[in-house]
Amino acid sequence: MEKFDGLKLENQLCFPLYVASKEIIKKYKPLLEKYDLTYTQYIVLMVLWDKKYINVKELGKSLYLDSGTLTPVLKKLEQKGYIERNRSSKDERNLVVSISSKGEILKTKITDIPIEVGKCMNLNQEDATNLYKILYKIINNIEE
Amino acid sequence: MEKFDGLKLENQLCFPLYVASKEIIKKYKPLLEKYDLTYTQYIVLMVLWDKKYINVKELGKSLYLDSGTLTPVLKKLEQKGYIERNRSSKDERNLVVSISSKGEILKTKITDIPIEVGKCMNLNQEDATNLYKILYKIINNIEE
DNA sequence: TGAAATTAAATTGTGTACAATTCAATTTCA
DNA sequence: TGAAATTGAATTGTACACAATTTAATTTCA
Repeated sequence: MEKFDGLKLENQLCFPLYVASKEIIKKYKPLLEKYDLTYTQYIVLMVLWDKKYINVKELGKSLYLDSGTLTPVLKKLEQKGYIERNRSSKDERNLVVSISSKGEILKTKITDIPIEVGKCMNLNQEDATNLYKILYKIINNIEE
Repeated sequence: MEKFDGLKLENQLCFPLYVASKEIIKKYKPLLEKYDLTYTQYIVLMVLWDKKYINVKELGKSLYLDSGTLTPVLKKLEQKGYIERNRSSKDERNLVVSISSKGEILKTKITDIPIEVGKCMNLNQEDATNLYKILYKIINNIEE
């Protein structure tokens, strides 16, 4: 290993990670556009389809996003009628985000998207399982 | 597999990919700040440390970025004196980007960065190799 | 109890990322 | 040859992503 080999693009792990992430999200775009959604809006809805309601802080922990990113995204989703935003009466600092009935209906229409995206990744089961495990190892290691 | 399982965050591959990519790039930040660089600027320099010069089109192919992203990044790197931007005399449409002597010197100072980032990913050799292979499979599959 | 500290979300500022469009240079081919 | 098509960068507009700051609500504790 030469002194400068670590500075070569082809010896990086972060770079293909960054590219794969971007390119897959790009594949989501035309699929999500049909429902007038962006990828960020879509993952917010995923949390709400599961949890029904959650405050911004916890949502941020789930998605690894901060309020600077989430605030405008949540306002958009509210405008579109997919979610509601309400201050908690117990603690006015907390904004509780919840899925609307329109948001629930969207869930039933959108089930083809994960299938289509899976197709274009085109991984065998072993690679998919392996990738999943390694990615969560990285995510957990990085949090210390 | 239930009808809606594909819409759960924990069943996604794209989501941990997106998170891992972002979190690792976040780890680069304080390391790169010492050299007044962003991650995008850093990967541009990686290409130029290897190739010495390249036009914007080819650079975009290497990095999976378009001119809309690269133009301002390249102008910044030029301002900082790490690269030069010159129109090709053979074909004035082509902008040739090349590494400056200041950029070459930077390379010799920055060799600790890939080592530090590798540490915080904290993967064993097998996982690292596996991840690398699977990511490039995805990237190649997605291009069709 | 009430001032100080903490907390949650929103705001501000910078830097990507990319689709779509524009603009200028070059190539094609009728 | 010269108008039409193509090409490479730059520009424009939208949407994150995040650090740092601000604001308002709540908690702590002297």
